[in-house]
Amino acid sequence: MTDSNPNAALTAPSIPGDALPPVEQHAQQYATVRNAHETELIEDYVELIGDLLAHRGEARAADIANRMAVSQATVSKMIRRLNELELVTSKPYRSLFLTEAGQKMAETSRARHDIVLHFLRALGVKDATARIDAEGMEHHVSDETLAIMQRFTEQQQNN
Amino acid sequence: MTDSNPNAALTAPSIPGDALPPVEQHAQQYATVRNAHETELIEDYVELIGDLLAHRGEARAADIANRMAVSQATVSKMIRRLNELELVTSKPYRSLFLTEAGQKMAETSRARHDIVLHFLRALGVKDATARIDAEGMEHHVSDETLAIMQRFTEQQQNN
DNA sequence: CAAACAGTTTAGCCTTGGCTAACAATATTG
DNA sequence: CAATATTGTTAGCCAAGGCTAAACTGTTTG
Repeated sequence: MTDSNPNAALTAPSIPGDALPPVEQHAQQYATVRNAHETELIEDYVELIGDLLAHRGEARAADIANRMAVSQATVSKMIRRLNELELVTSKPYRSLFLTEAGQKMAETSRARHDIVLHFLRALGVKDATARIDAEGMEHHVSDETLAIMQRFTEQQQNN
Repeated sequence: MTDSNPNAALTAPSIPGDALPPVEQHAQQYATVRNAHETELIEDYVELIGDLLAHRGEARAADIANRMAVSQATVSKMIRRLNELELVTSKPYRSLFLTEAGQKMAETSRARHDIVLHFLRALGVKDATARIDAEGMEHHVSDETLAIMQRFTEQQQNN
C-alpha cells in the first residue's frame, strides 16, 4: 500500500483537519525538529554563558556543570566544540568569554527564551512550570509564532 | 566565584524576574528537557504508526521512512527498539501493529499534539507553521500548560 | 611555602540515532 | 512462472552527548 492508496478515504474518518499531511510536508516537519535538536544544546550553552557573564561577571565550567546538572567532563568537552565553532574564547583554567558570534547567538536565544516565558506567564501558567516549559519550547517556536506570542503578551499587560 | 557570590547584586541588574534562577531549579529545567529528548523520538514513531493504522489500515516501514525523511535502515533499527520496549508487534516483512501500551502512548501523543496544534491555530498562527511548531513543541509542554491551551482554544471557538 | 582543596582537562567507555552498501524476501507483471 | 521492482534487514560506519576515573593546574591556608 502506498501513500496514494485510493482506499484511504474509506478507512480514514473524513475530517480534513485531521488527515495525514502530504508526505513532503510531513517529512519537512520531522526534518525541522531534527535540525533544531542539533543546534539547541549549543544555543543553551551559549545562552547560559551569556547569562553567567551578565549576572556574575564570569562563566566558569564548574558553574555551567552545576546549572546544567551535568559532569564537568561533559562541559569541558562541549567547550572544546564551542571553541571550534568560534562561539567562545577560552584559556585553560580560566573563565570563558563569548566571541561576537557567540554574543549575537546569546542575545537571540535570550530574547526568544524571554518571549516564550513571558507569554506562558501571560497565559496563566505558574512560574515554575513556565520556566521548565520555556526551556524546552524555545528552540521549536518559529519567528511567526514568536511574534504572535509577543503581541499577545503585550495586549495582556495593557489590560 | 561561586553561586553564592555576594557581589551578584552589584553586577546584575536588579530585575527579579530576569535574575538567574537558583541552581537547583535551573538544573531541574535542563534535566527535564534532556529527559524529554530521550522519549520524544519513541513517541513520534508510535504516534505516526498509530496515525498510519488509523488512516491507512496498515503501517509499513517504507511509509514511516518516507514520512520521517529517514532511511529504511534507520526505521528498521528503530522498530527493533520499539519491539524490545513492547510498544509494537511485528513480523518480518509485514505491517506493524501497536501493543496495548503502544496504543495508549499513541493516543496520548496524538491528543497532546492536537491540543498544541489547535491552540497555535487559535492564536492565529498559519497552518503550515503551526504544524511544524506543534511537532517540535508537543514534547515540551507540561500538563498544566496543556490544560490552559485547551481552555484557550475552546474560548476562542465560542466567539 | 608546602599541603590540601577546588577546578579543569584528558582518556576511554557507552548509547542513540543517523548513514550507506549488500543482501534477502515479497509482490507485481510481462 | 520467471524476471523485475519494491520492501525489509543486516552489518558496519560515524558524530553527539552522556558518564567515571585519573591526571594536572591553580588557589587557599596552616
